Amino acid sequence: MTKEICSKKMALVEKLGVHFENRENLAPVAARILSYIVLTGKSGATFEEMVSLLCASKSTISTHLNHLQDLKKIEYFTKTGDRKKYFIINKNSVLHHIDGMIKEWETTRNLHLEIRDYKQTINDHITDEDTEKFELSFHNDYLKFLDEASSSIKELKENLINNKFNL
Amino acid sequence: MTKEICSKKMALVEKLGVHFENRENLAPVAARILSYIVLTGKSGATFEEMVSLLCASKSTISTHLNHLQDLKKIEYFTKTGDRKKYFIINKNSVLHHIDGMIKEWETTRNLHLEIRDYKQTINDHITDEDTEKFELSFHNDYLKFLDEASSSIKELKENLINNKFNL
DNA sequence: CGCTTAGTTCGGTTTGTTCCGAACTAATAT
DNA sequence: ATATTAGTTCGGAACAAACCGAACTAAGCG
Repeated sequence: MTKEICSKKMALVEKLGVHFENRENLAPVAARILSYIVLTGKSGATFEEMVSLLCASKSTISTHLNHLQDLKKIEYFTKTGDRKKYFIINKNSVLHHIDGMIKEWETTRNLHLEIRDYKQTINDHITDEDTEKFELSFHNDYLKFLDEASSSIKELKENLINNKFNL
Repeated sequence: MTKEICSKKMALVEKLGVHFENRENLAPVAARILSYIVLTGKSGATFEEMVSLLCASKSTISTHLNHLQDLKKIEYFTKTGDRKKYFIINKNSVLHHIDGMIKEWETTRNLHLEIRDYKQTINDHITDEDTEKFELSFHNDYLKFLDEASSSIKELKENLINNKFNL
């Protein structure tokens, strides 16, 4: 790999790392490891390679690699006559991620329903004319949005599954 | 407010609190304050009320109330001849939240474009027949999803703006 | 003026996170 | 048997986040 491409890669590792740090709630080094593995692709990333390129200790890399495996975000393959592990992203990690989003929106949806019900109950209890009631239309709009976003992502999931089996 | 409704309210404060803690990246007490204010509505929540109901110190409540105001998530109104502040959610907080999501998806979109470009460059550099290339279709599917989700949320935003001015 | 109400500010404790180094294991290579 | 490679495990240092209490301010009341 040429020098320019390599530095481009490490710049992207940092950028994507920050993204993963926030989005996937990973420690800084864990996020960089995941980014590095993503950007290395099918040839696989090795332990020592990451120790030296990411400038982290062996213990840190080891701990985070195990953690990322527990989270099913990465996995590894091996080569005969070679003790190294070659880390790649888990083939299902994208689907896991999407299932996570679907589940998250489902929880949000339930929360909105529960809050709307609560507010409705309060509104019904108000006899006083002057007391302002809760506005409920926001929840209805938000629920509509959640349904639309959910169906978009379910379509994405279908596309991915189809592409997968067409390979 | 009856005893049952009040305990129902506090149960929802905790539940919504956990949600805000993760989603809005707020400290536990800050998340509970925000939940409490949301579920109290237009009559407004006061400082002392939250100190006693949320079982937190005055300093904690004070700091987090100021923080939530800085974040434009809450604001307060006052009453003549009354030194208390009555905290309510910021009228624009929902729109802010939606703008935040739109922006977030925009950044994600740009990241996907950048990564796809990087992978394409690498693929183009590969002369060796055996080396496996990067799969790019995933990024295209994901970009399509992001566009659809974005347009759903922009529609939600329009609905909210229209409802707002129809009041 | 002194007292109360409403809230702020500061310093410190507790708790949690992130990472490291040193010592270890387990497998292969000489 | 000894060395090297590839990684793991453990204890702890360094830093950051979350909360609290005590002392403070600032404004109105008697």
